[in-house]
Amino acid sequence: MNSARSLSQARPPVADKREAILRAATRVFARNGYFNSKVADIARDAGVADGTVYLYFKSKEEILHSIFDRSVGDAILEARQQLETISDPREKLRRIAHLHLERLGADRDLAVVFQVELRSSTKFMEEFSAAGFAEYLSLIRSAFEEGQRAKVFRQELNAKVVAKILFGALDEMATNWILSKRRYKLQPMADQVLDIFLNGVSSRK
Amino acid sequence: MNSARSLSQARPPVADKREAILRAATRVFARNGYFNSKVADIARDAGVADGTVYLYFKSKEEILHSIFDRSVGDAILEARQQLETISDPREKLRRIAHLHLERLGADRDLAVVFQVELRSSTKFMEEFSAAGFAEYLSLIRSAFEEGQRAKVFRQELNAKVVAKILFGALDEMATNWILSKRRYKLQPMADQVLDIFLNGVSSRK
DNA sequence: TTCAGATGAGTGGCTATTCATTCAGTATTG
DNA sequence: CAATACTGAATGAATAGCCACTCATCTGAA
Repeated sequence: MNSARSLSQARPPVADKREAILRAATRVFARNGYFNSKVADIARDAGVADGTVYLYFKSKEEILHSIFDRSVGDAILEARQQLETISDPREKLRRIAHLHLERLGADRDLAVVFQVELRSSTKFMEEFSAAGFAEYLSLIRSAFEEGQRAKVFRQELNAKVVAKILFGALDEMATNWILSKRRYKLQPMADQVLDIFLNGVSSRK
Repeated sequence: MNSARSLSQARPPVADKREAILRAATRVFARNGYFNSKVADIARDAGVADGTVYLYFKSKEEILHSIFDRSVGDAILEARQQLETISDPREKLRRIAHLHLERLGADRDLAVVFQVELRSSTKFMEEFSAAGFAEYLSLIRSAFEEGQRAKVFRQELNAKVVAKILFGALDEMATNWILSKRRYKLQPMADQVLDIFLNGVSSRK
């Protein structure tokens, strides 16, 4: 009746289970918080059995790690690619800020996991910090330093601190957006931040 | 042999237990994270029995709430008092920033609880948000608006957003300070943030 | 003697993880 | 072609460990 091929096409039953589990976990973590989420909840949401989760992940914690790793990896990759095509340091910073808020603004659940759940223990923060976060901050710092060399930005500022300030401001926009009852677009906030930030760090003309 | 008075002075054995428990909890939460901390750990650190904790707090969660409530209350009170004595809006913002980082910088454990543990669930964040946080942000906003009225700050900026930016930048300084292996003073970072911030929001002369 | 405050062993509930079993699809055989 | 065996994925009931919270009992100050 059915060739093997048509059968598998007709029913890609759970498609990629690993993917389904990650998506479900993001949803569940966002809704209940990591510690209050049960593996059984994730399994149910993903449409698989409890045990199946452990065929793809070693532990509940590894699921959280995977969500983080994949997203940060993607984000940094995209940012690097886009920055290559830009030479103006101001535009580089603008692009970073836009991508940052665009990405978080596009997936509220993911944003919650990033802004809230990932910070729920110093241990996790330290790993987070060590891994992608430092790389991300240095992306900002490099762009700023370029601007300093080009005399566009004030020479006397400490680039590391400057990078943290921009990141912190964007981060706060994201956190507020998540917690706000009112629905508004996150990405446009980038321009308001940049207005003040660039004005603050630019050399006097 | 001993009058009651001298006795109780000589041995305030556990002094105020409620206080001891709160201090112990701050330490324990900072070290292990809220969810990984056992009530038994807190009791041991405070030098009381497990059950005693429940004579002073309804639950483990109430302990976290209490730490938060007391600290935010104190901080806002102190800030309000100091701001009364200042009229220059720029100085007001400077004072807020200094107090903010000074307070967190003075107690690393408390800072960890604030920067990390308190954010570990949207539920908690929402309460946090509703309660003291909004009040704190509006403290910043008011000072900024005063400056706008005095034509010191750019008229076209949205004061709410501006407040979040300053808060976000300070917040990021605090978080980085906690996670950093290197030991440095937190409070002086306030001036670096203010330099860029005030420069960014001030009216062109 | 009294009793408010303190104790800490025990309980109940919960949930991450395991693993014996089932199942679906594929290869092997006659 | 049908019957049978094989294989790896998937299942979910059972387990094992953990820990917040309770309460019967104790203690020491007045």
